[in-house]
Formats: sequence, structure tokens, C-alpha cells
Amino acid sequence: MVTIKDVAAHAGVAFKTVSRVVNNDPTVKPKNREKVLKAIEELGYRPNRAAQMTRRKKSGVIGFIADELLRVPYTFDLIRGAQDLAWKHDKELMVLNVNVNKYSVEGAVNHLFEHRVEGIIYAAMYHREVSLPLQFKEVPTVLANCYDSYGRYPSIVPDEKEAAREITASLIGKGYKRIAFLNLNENIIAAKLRKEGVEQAFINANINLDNLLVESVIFGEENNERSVTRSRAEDIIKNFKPDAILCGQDPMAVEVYFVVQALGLKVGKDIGVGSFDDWDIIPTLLQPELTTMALPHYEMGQWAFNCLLEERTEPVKETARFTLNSRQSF
Amino acid sequence: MVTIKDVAAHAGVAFKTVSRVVNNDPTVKPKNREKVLKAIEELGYRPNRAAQMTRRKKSGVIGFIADELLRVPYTFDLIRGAQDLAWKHDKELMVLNVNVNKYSVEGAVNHLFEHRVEGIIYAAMYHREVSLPLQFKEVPTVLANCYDSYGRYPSIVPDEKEAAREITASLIGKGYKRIAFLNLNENIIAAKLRKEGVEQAFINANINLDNLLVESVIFGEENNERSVTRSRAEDIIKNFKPDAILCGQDPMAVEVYFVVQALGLKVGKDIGVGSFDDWDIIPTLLQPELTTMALPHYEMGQWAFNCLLEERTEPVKETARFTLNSRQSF
DNA sequence: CTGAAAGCGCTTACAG
DNA sequence: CTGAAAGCGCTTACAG
Repeated sequence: MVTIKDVAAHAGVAFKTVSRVVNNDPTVKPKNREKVLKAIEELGYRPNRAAQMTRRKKSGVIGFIADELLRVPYTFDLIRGAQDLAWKHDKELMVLNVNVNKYSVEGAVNHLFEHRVEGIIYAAMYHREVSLPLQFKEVPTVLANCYDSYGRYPSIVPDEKEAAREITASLIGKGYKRIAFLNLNENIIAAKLRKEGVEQAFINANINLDNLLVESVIFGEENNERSVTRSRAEDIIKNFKPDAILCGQDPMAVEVYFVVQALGLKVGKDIGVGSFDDWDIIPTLLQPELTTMALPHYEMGQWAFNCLLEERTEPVKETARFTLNSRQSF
Repeated sequence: MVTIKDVAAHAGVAFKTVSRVVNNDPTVKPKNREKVLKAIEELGYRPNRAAQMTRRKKSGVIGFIADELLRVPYTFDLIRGAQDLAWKHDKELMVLNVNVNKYSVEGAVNHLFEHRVEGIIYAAMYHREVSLPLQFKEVPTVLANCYDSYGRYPSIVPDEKEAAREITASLIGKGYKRIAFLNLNENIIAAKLRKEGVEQAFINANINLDNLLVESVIFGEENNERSVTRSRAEDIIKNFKPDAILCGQDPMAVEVYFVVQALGLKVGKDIGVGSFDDWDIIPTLLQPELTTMALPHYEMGQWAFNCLLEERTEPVKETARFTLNSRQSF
């Protein structure tokens, strides 16, 4: 590989001058700069990052630990959010996928430390509490889509309650006044907060809570969940007779659409359907297209990266707002 | 940060001895090894990768250029395949997301060169031909899920024809003998090859080709495609009266399920449905669950990585076999 | 089995 | 504005 010295020899200057040109030092005579630039071009020189890092004693690397992240497609926006900013600020984003069976969190952190990361973003697959090993204290750390048990790090999570309030208010605003909310597994924090948000919307609109049915249709432990969406949706439509169904996640909405059609009803006409996530292509694959609250993954990824960039370390717990993607299902 | 010299001082040996222990050199006296290990533990020493790279003149980094990869969730397995092997062989996989608007391929390659990558995997979002800039010739390059116009690099693509033959033969084996194949956009290579495979299965089974209908239901240019799946499926079921429908991708199958149900028929009973991709959760979200040919993304990612590891550079064009995921839709 | 010297490709700190 | 020296944290090559 061609080095700074090769370029210097080719250009007829000291190698330090080449270094100056590469680093945009303005104190180089235009004539010399030109000679160097020409030599760089002709020789195809590219600075050696490892050597730069060694001497500078700064790595320019931010670590991104993705906790089981990639099992759910849309969570990838968390990485994208951080990645786009990293590129912009000429930083390297080193993404490590962690899951129980393969790469332990400790292993990932050690790996990142060997690269002398300047900060770490720890992101979870779904909104939840995590307890991180003490190692993280050695370097600035920010949590995205999760928060730590002891509140030791800055963290950002989706504003579940406000999202639930907003979409419910939107339903109510369009005249729906008897709503069934098929909630996520009651073990997860999102289920609890969303229930509060939905109820809040009813209270704000002065509608009797008798017109609201909230029921978890996903059960079981992580990695071994089962859904009773179809059977419960059918039963609820028949007996509770809601004029709208709110689903805890878009895949549930697919099932609800099938149930509604099987009962001879039409989504968006006989019954409104709303949902959460904006899961990949599901919302636009359905007909009518699904109105859903899009998770703010991209924004959370960006917020986390900015937090590190600005060297903020106060253990704030920030929330990010969902976006209402209005389509035709209600 | 603590260095090799700090450890040496703490352990009372020469710093070269610490280097030997860190690099598992067997010629260190057990007693000294122990002292060094203890010092490393106590001081929390971690080798500095950048310094190692600089001196070794080997980066241990493999570049992975993902061409628009992340718009389709399951393609992520391409990265995972390479990633898992990288971890195993103690290499770094540097993943760069490329798309026309943001990071050009040239920019990505330059970036990788600054890190002195030992090889590059170039992966495409869908099976297609690509033409890479000449820069790639400077370093071993392997293509995954695509092949280059001039056949200059080793590449691996899904075996579309065999997959189509296999699932069609499977349908025929279960007694289906009048099949409609709703194909992908006819502009893409997969559509052409799969059509051949489906026809081959008919020929092998001695079934008259009058019982096969192949029709593209996706039109338009890349990034601006439209699907006529629903209307065409309905029309074909009514008029061609197939006993099975084969879909070019799983999202199509979702639409076909809705059409079948609307016509008062049952998938898996009145009409068989098969598909391609194994797209995220779609196959198991449907009821009955969808039988589909799973794309070999993980395997292609692994093959590409191994190719670089074994320093194979002959421009072979390898194919990877799909896996038939049998469920209940036929 | 161990160590002192030299060097990787660069940047820092300083002299002119 | 330019350059010669020193040094980043390691490994290589060699001597003992």
C-alpha cells in the first residue's frame, strides 16, 4: 500500500507536508498543495485509518449493540438513524448484534473496548427495561428503545401512552365511540402505558368507559408467545359489538381483517381498524390500507447518537413521539 | 487507557512478555504467564486493535456493501450469514449501506480502503445484475445475490429455476394439476428463471402446458412498482379455474388469501397456495400457514464470506438452493 | 524462554 | 509556511 512517504517522494516535499494536505491544514502553500494532491491522485493514496487512530489516540468509533434487534424488521430504523448521523459526522458506527445464544453482551462490550469506542448505544428489540453490566460505566452509554433498571444512563423510549391517546382520540374524532383494544402481552410495559392512553382519550371525550374493552390477546413468555387474536376478535365483534378495533401491532390487524371479512363485514365501512408499529409492508398490503401509529425508531436512533456527540450524560429518560400514518382503515 | 507497558510494570516483566501472553505465544514460562494474566485482570487491560493493525499491516476487516439491502427485511440474513462467520474467525465485518441518494458505491469503497479491508462482499437487495466500478479490482471482491455484467468476480445467486421446479413438483405431487403462477415483474431475472422452472416441472410430470398459466402481476420500474395481484387473482380463479396458485412472493399470497376468502373458498382445501421468500412473519401469520420456498440469504452470506477467507478469486457463478418450508397451504 | 531494538504509518509538538 | 524529531501502542526480527 502506498504511504504518506511515497506520496512525499513523488511530490518532492517532506512527508509532513503531505500529512498537512490530507488533514486540510490551511498553512500549505497552494503550489505545494497542488503537487501533493496530484501525487495522491496518481498514486491512489488513501490515509491509513488505523495509523491515524493510533497516533491521535482517538478512535472515532461509536459502538451500537443491538439486543436481538434484527428479528423485527422495522427496528432496523434504529440503526439507520444512528448510521446516517455517524456518516455525517465522519464517525464509524460499529454494530454488534447480541443475543443470548451467540454473542453475550459482555463479549460485545469487550470487543468494542478493544476498538476504543468513544461511546456506546444500546438498543433493544422492543420497549423494555434492561439491566446492563457495570462495564458500561467505563464509556459514555445511551439506551434506545429501553431504559435501565437503576436509571444510570440517558435513555429514550417511545411515548406509548401519548400514541394510544392520539389514535384513540382520532377514532373518536371520526365518530367511533365503542372501541375494542386488542392489547399486547400484559407483561410488557407498552401494554400497560397504552391502556392508560386509550382510557385517557375516552375520559377526555367524556365517553363512558363501558364503551371500551381492553384485552390482551398475546400470552406467554418472551420467545414463546402465542396469539389468540383471531378467536378473540371474532367473539368480541359478535358480543361486544365495537364499531372500531384497535390492534397492539400491525400483524394483529392482518388477522382482524380476515376475521372481519369472514363475518361479512368491511373494514373502514362497517368497522374501523387502527393499529401500532408501521410494520414493514403490512399497512399498505392490506385493503383498505391500515392507519397505524408508526414507532419512532429512526428518531430514537438519531437522538441516541446526538446524545453521545454532545457528551450528555445526565440520566434523563426521554420519550419519542409516534407518527399517525393515516390511511383508509378508519 | 492502560497499555502493554503498564501491565509489564505491574507484573514485573518486559513488555514484550505481555505481548506474548496476549497473543498466546506458548513460549512463556507458566509462572510469568500467570503474573501477566493477573496484572491484565487487575488493570483491566485490553489490547488496542488500531495499534495491532498498524504494526501487523493487516486490518482483519472485511467490508460488506449492502446495496439498498435493508428495505426488505429478510435480506438481512445475508449480513447475518457473513457476520456469524466473521465473529467465528475473529474478523471485523464493516457493513456499509449504500443507496443512490446517500452514500455512493464509490464513497463506500473509498471508506473501506481507508480501513485497509482484506476483502469486500457486495450484496444486492434482490437477485440482479450489477456493474461495479473498477475500484473493486484493487481488493478481493465477492458478489452475493447478484452477479456482475462482465463476470469478473465470484458470485452467488439463488437457484430460481430449481426452486420453481421444486415447489411446482411438490404441488403436482400432492395432486394439483392446474396451476396459475402469479409471477414477479417480468423485467427481473428471477421471473424469467422461475417461469422456466415451473414449466420444467409440468414437462417432467407429463402434464399438458394448457394447465399452466403464468402471468406477471407486478409492473413498472424499480422503486415505482404497482401490483394488480388482487384483481388478476380474482379473474384467474373465476375463469382459468386453477386448483392451485403459486405466488412470486409472500406478500402476494396475503392478497390471494383475501381474494380466495372473499370468493367463499378455503385455502388448502378448495385451492392450494404456494409462494417464494419466507418473508418475515407473513407465512405463519396466515391461516392456514403458508408453504413457501425460503430464499437462501443466510447461506449466500456465508458462502461469500468463506470465498474471501479461502482466497478464491476465480469468477465462478454459484447458485444456492432455496428451502421448501412446508406448512398447510397446499 | 526473555528482552532490547527497530519499525508500522501516521500525528504531535517544536524549531526554524 | 516547512521540516526533522519524537512518539502513539503495538509486533517483528533478532540476539542471547
